[in-house]
Amino acid sequence: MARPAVKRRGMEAAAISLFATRGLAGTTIKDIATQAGVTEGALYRHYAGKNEMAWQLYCREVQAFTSQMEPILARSGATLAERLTEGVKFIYQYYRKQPDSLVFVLLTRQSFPSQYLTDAGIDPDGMIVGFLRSEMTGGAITKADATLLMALVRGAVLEPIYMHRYGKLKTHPTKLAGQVAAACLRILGIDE
Amino acid sequence: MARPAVKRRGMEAAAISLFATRGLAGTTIKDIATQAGVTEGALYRHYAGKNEMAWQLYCREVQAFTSQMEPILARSGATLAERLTEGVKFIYQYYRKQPDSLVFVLLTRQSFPSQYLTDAGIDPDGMIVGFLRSEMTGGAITKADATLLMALVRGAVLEPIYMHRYGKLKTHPTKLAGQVAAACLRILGIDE
Amino acid sequence: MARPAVKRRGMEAAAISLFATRGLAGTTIKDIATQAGVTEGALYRHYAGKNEMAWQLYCREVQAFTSQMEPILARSGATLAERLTEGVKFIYQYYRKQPDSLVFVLLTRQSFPSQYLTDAGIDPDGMIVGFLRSEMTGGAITKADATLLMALVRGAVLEPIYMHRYGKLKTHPTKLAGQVAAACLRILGIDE
Amino acid sequence: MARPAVKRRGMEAAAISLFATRGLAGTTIKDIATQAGVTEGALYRHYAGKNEMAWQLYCREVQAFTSQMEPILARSGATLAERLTEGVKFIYQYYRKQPDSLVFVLLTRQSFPSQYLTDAGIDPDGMIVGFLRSEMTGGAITKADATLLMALVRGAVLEPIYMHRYGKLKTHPTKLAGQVAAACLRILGIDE
DNA sequence: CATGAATGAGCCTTCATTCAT
DNA sequence: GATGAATGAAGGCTCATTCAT
Repeated sequence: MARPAVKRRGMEAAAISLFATRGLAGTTIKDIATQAGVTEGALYRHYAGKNEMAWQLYCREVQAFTSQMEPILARSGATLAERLTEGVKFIYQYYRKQPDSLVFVLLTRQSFPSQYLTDAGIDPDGMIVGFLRSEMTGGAITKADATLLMALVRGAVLEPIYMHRYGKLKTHPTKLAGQVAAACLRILGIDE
Repeated sequence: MARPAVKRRGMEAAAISLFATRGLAGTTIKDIATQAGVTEGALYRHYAGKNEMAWQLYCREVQAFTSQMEPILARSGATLAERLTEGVKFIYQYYRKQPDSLVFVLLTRQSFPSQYLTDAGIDPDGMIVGFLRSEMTGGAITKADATLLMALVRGAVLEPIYMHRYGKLKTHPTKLAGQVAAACLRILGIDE
Repeated sequence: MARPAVKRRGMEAAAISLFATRGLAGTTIKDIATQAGVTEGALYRHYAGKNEMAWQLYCREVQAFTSQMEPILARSGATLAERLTEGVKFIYQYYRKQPDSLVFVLLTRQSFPSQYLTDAGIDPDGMIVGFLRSEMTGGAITKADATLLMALVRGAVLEPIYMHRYGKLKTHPTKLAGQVAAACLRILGIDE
Repeated sequence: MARPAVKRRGMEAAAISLFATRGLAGTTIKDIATQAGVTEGALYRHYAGKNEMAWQLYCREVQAFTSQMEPILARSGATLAERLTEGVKFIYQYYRKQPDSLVFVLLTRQSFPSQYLTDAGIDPDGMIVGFLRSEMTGGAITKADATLLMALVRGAVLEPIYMHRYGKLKTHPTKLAGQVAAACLRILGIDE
């Protein structure tokens, strides 16, 4: 089992890249096959269809991201400020290493019926909300609408990625992680 | 020329609504025509094609929004905190009155080559950056990377709209404007 | 009734020009209207439709041409050679003055069911055949298949027009009428 | 790869037949597909589109014809009269065996920008002109405008084909080749 | 007479998908 | 596993024609 499914990997990478750039509806099977250097029919050896493929890739990528993010936010023996800062750093490094993957996940959220996601137990936002609630219970954050706080933090952290992706922000987010983390702490009302 | 363009308006409203919901690539001419109660060919009397229509509507909607937003941020005789708070309120009321229009503008930014927008002189983000820079010069905000600050504020303000649109945030943003504005002030390092 | 139907004339001229250049099927109502500077609906004030218009114009133009050609070939007191030479000259001058009209007539012959033409009594080829037959009876031309002779002469006379129209023949046919007429006489076996 | 392209051939034959009968603009993709017994999309596996298909078929058919015609006109050890007679016979037999192909080539010349043809190096008329010029140099034909002579001969030879195709000439051209060849010799001023 | 918006059918093309090889 | 021809259903767009103004 030296290098099996090498073409499959190519197709998946091509799909993620194109989905991240053109969106799900804007990407065709032919686009994916061409970029991967295979023919159109090859895709159906591995997936039942385009939407099925996108959905599976979406689940996989979200979980890969979430499963790495979760322990960072929950690390024991670290202050909230430290964990939050590391979380932001992690996201931006993830974006540096796998920009298409991260943007794919961000852009694709409105492409599937919301029922899909809850059924699949995929909910990175919920993870953040849970994290914030537990910190409120612990007294580190003043009690407030956790979903709103999540939205504020999420927006502040991810928007620089869009701005960089689309050329408005010249500095790479990895270099701005400290400032962004500080802003998040202020959003949450934490004195550093 | 009694009541011209009544069907045209219907087509435009239908298009904006569908573009906001399904995206540009996910919306068909037939969708638009059906929802507007006309036939497909009618669209071509007013627009050269689907993409052309989307682009023109995008320009129009962005400008309608921006031209109302600008004086709010520039109002003389008001503190920065006041103006920013009013700006957030304006955005959320805009979203209440014309949710499709606002979401259309937000979602559509990545659908056109970025060259298009700069060529057309359409740049609401640039407006925000300019606003922040002038406040830095005036000393109201500590000097920093204005583009980054814009991204942070933009993300924090708009993400609640997505969250509400997609059902995660139950409270309507109009009721949260005060909290969001306060968070923005903290992001910018302003003591209220 | 000073200058009525000025727009009608413009539409007819535009139609003939476009039919001659792009063919009947390759020309649209919008093409005609645009080139004539009117709107599409205006055409239906004068004609029942595109094909109807083409057919009427075709009949009109063929008859205008044929009615002028006939007396030239039948002129009494002139030798066959003289009449044939004048006929060729006439055709080429016609092409100089109204190139679109002539080419329209030439190209359009296969666009209508052949039944149409015989029903309408339009048959310039038949005129030539009749002319040749009467000359055979008169002894000026050796008896032969008159239709074949007509085809040979017709081809030899008209092909230079195509060649000039499409750029292969640089000299204008009017300057070549003498040579072409001489060739026609040789085709018919007449010693000048 | 047992019997590939069998459907492709069918599509090409159908296209040539229809183009020859209704012209390029008058033939639809559906016409071609229906006559070939395939669906419309099948065409796009082999050609980029209708016009592209027509252009490629046109080039192919012209070349197939020209490459067979050329050696006939250049055969050594044969008089000019012999070679010309054989050329006419060849054309008419070609028309008998592949009437659609020949008519397609004749009718389609005005459907493409003339630039196309010269760029593609396709020029059967040029071949005739070259042939005539070399015979002039050799003294077999009196010096004259070679392009004009080509037009005269071309018209005389091909017009009978149109006349037969459209029903005016009842005798099949193959039976008239001798008379037509004789007429061509007279056009060129050659005593048999 | 003329306009211009609108129609409905049809055209060229693309798409996701299937299947024999 | 992979190919590439083929399909059938849309998709975007155009066309000849109609009609209220």
